[in-house]
Amino acid sequence: MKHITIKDLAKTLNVSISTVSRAFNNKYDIKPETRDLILQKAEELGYRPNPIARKLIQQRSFNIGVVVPEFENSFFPKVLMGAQEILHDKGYQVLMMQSNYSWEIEKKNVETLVDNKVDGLIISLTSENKNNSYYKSLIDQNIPIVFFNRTVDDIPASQVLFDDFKWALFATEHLIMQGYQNIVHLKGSENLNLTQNRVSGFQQAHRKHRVKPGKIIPCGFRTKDGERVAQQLIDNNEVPRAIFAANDSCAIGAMNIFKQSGYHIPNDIAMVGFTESNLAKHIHPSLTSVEQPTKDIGQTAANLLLEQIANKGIFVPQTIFLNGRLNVRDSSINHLQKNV
Amino acid sequence: MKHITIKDLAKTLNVSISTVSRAFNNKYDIKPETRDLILQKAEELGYRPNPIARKLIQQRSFNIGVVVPEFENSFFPKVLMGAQEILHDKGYQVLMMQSNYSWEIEKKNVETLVDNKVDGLIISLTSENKNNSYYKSLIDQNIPIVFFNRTVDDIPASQVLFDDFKWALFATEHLIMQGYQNIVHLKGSENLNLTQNRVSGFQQAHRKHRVKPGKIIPCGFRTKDGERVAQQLIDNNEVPRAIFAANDSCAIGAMNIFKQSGYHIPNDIAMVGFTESNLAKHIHPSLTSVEQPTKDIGQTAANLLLEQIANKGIFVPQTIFLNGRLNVRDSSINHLQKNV
DNA sequence: TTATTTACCGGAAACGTTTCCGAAAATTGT
DNA sequence: ACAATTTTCGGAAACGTTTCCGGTAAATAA
Repeated sequence: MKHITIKDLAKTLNVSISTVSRAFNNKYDIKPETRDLILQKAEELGYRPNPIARKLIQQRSFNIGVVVPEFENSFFPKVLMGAQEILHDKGYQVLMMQSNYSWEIEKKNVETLVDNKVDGLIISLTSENKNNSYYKSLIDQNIPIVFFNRTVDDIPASQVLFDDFKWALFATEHLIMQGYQNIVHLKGSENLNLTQNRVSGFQQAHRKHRVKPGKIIPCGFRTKDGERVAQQLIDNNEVPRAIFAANDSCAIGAMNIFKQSGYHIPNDIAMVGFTESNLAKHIHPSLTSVEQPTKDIGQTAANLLLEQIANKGIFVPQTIFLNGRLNVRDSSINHLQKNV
Repeated sequence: MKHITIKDLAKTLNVSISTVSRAFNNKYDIKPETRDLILQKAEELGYRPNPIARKLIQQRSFNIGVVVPEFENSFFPKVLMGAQEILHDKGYQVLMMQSNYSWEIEKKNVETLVDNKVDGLIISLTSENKNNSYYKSLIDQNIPIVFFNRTVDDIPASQVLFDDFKWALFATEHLIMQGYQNIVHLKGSENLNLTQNRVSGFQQAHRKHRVKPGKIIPCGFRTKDGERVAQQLIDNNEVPRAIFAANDSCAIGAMNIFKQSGYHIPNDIAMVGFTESNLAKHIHPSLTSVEQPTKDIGQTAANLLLEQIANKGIFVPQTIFLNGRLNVRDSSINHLQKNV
């Protein structure tokens, strides 16, 4: 039971290889009857064109590569769903890889994808300044790329972004309006624009409302980062009145430690997270968080990429900002309704 | 700036194509000095062997395909992490695809992967009885496959499984031991062995302890399924004393509705979930759940697959069961310590 | 010294397609 | 009926590798 190729099919039908190829590619210069005949016989014999041979000669694959740092939080999966929806519709298959927050793996992943002649890439970086030049060279090679959320500066590529500055400002403003005075920010991973933007938004909110600048503490994006920092704050006797965390995981980690140590949320410490996680509305108390339009991000990125593939060569990079929402929940509400 | 091929490299070095190939494949019949020379020059010129051409002739890719129903719950991502870890170590790249609970997409995904000559497949099915024969034919074609968690009967393939029957029994037993009398099971998606196994475990627990068989209600795996069924129970005035749910999502959906309607958990209704989610320990009250060894599942599947690839042709399918853990939390504890 | 083995390398076929070019067959116009 | 198109098809080159087969030069054995 050998693998059946285009040659076999051609031979059994007494037509040329080219004709079979024409049938499968729906070319104009083939008689409809012979096309149908060929397709039917192919079905019968179980012939499927070998996409590798096709890729080799066409230098394209109808595959799109997606690389994200992780799949554990629901953020990236949800973005992926959005992208996949659009791409499947247009006949593309989606190959996904996770870099596990390592930019070596990230680069390796992107390289395999490129070597395998994906028609385009959708990427969210683990870190911005490490392989900046690598991505520049990819773009020079005319490979369509769109970045989302975690992107690099000064690069002529399309991007779909979330206005971290604005929403960090809103989130912080919310805390200020609730009357909290001593607010600290748990800062995300270094080397990411979004980290800096959230810091800036946090600061801007303080300036805007003319209150004393809140402290900024390096933390990270994972639950255990939040736990570690919370413990530090307790040990150093520096527990603030409110916390704006880099994301939900970190916020939740901190919350757990505080709760364990007898602090009440929000009465002792108010909390706000970022990038609405599944947990936010279920945890106790429910966590105020900034929600990103995950599905929309994926869809927009996919559309941008398709557009870029269509107009290869003559496209202009676009940067699209999408809107979010601040979901106010119990963790940040000041029940006393006065400054504390 | 054209794409540089093996020919170009050969020409600039005045060696034959074969020699360059030998250098990259680390063959025995090449002088070490020339190998180093070639490799160095390749680095310099930025030459990378085209894996597509290589695949075409070798009929293999050093890629492994993984297909799972979804990435939203953390279960599959965690399994993937485990598998990826092992496979990367052995020089394989991992291509992941999600079927989004549609077996048409699942089949399409598997087909692309196979067409692209992946060396093996790791699969968790969306449904068991739909494309059984399709997977049979793949195995007949000698394509290494290992299934995990959601698998098909009567198929000569390796599988890594979780003993759903046993752990459903344990979970139900736990509820019985806490003294709850009227327990119902929210049953998962149809067409899955694991669903039936969990049902059987639930029933067996009742038999074993000689208590009146608990009711079984078709539900599903998603939060909204749990919400829907909980609402039904309330409307029909059939709220049970305890619930063993098909999984955490469904359990949490039900919990929310019950809480909203003024029921207290566990004092009015006790709850147990399945497949420990991120939420379980953070939700209020924290949810008792059966934890699966996610990472271990992925690693075991990967190792099984590698073994099968190595001994292609002469392997015997193995079925490995991995152990879990029942995490007892607030949602199921009977504070009254008597039968209710 | 010559014969034999070993180390290293080049040529060419092969993998399974697509696509260009030209030619035969069918259709149209005169 | 014949020329001019148009439709349909076949042949062959190309994509970028790997691998088999053979050949030369160096190394070893006799």
